Amino acid sequence: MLALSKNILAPALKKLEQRSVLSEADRAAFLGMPFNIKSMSASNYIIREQDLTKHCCVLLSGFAFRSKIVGNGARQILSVHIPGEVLDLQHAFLGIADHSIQMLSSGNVAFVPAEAVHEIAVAHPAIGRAMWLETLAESSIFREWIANIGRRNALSRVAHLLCEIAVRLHSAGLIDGTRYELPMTQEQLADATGLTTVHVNRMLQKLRCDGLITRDKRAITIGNWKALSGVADFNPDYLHLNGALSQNFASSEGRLYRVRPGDDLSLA
Amino acid sequence: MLALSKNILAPALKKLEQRSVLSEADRAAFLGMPFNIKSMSASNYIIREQDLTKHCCVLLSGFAFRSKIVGNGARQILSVHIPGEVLDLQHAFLGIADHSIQMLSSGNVAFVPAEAVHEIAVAHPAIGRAMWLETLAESSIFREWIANIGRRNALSRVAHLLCEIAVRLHSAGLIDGTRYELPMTQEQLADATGLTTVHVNRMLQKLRCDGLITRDKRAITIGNWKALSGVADFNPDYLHLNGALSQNFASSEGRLYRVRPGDDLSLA
DNA sequence: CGAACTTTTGACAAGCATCAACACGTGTGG
DNA sequence: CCACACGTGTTGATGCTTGTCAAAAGTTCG
Repeated sequence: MLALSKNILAPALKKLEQRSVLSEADRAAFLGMPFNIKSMSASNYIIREQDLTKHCCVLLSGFAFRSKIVGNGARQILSVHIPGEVLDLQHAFLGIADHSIQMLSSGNVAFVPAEAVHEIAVAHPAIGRAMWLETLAESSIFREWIANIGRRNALSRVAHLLCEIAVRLHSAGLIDGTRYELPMTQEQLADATGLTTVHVNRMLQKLRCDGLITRDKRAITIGNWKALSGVADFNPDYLHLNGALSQNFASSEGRLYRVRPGDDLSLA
Repeated sequence: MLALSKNILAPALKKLEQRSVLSEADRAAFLGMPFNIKSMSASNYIIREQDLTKHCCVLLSGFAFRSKIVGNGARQILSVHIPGEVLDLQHAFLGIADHSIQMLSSGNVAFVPAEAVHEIAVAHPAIGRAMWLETLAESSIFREWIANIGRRNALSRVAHLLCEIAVRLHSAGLIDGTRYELPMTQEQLADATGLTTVHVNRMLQKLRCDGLITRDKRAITIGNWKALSGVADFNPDYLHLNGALSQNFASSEGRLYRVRPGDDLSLA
């Protein structure tokens, strides 16, 4: 399908503008990038590991996820993406895909030629900077996932994922209350948290029994944010959203430094 | 200490040029950035979580690591850095530190004011692009760590870390043979792999007994690269190094897609 | 209505954590 | 120069968290 409207990319632009200031010319240039739209269904591949990448993708609607398969055949989900996110600045620049991206649900994806992205980044430094910022914020999410999987127990890991998605959807203006659609099976939740399906099932049951969430079909309702974010050890700072949000969603306890014997506490 | 020489930043420049083409003017501008050098000792903090960041750091000598402390007091190491690496493009742009960076060994760090980095990125788009590329490559490493911690067993995780450091040191021209200094205690290896000190100790013993490595003091010698990278399920593609290296260091088996029932294999 | 997913359950096993103690090396101060 | 403290590495006993396997119940969709 060929691009018809100039406003198709608007949700992605809006996302960039949450973190950066752009001029009218920048906006026009961004919305004017060429693209193709593809309608995709659940589990379709947007990009496969080892593909040579020639475009950059914008998730116009629906959810998607990145994943890698390790040697023993196990899959690890690396991130979950919500509508409006730019998926592939990485691949467009690095040339070869080091992981796959698939749809979680059906939705539409805009494919922008990589050169168009390169050009706009040079011609409009503010856009280049904004895109760079997006990749930095995404990096921060990867780091939190490392900590989540490496150092939290199963219950916290699952709760943390649910908190993250809730806050990101909220920040994108895609939900209002405490209920949201999360089109992930328990197997996918397991692959995202480094657990097994069976164990995720038990953890979800525990969260339900304790009244922290309810889940019917693929919709999550958070029954008690404070308790859930507490169990999750969730602190939204790592999402680098602006201002007010962070206050509302922080779990009560702040992060502290763990001082170990031998740590030199000086700054230089 | 104040900057005296124009060539202090050369190692970082060399690193950027491994992935990007820069003009003579770009190079001069990069080397001409203002900076302060600080001599730091092991476990000194370069940056602490929640600091407001006003500079970007270049690790001139010595090793460093990023880490986060989670709610129960456990520490997760997020990455390990070798001499010559630019540590902090992230923090310089996001403004507030979402994790800490500490020295692993003693060494020198150059602190470049964040504005100088911003300005050079705009004035010299090629440098901006090169730095962006670095952050993308680093992102890819974070993703591999998520997969490593989430989906590999303890033995593979430890072996994988040892392989990664070896290849990165090799690529930076810092080692030649199969032996290298890795100034990490077993506790730090544990925090990097999401394990406990005791278990890391046992895994290292296993690697030693099987003749894959030897370790004396803080030096690692790889006795059998093929076997080690096999155990580690190590494939250096994710490091996005150029060309030849990848061939030499790949473990024998390629990565495949794991097809699950319901996966739609079409590309669109 | 049947086939293919997905969720749930139970019994059991295993990998890794926990705890505690000891060994070893190194630097330091009495 | 030795004694000592301290960080680090090593070991063994034990137990818990999470994984594995298998089967049944529920759900979705053609």
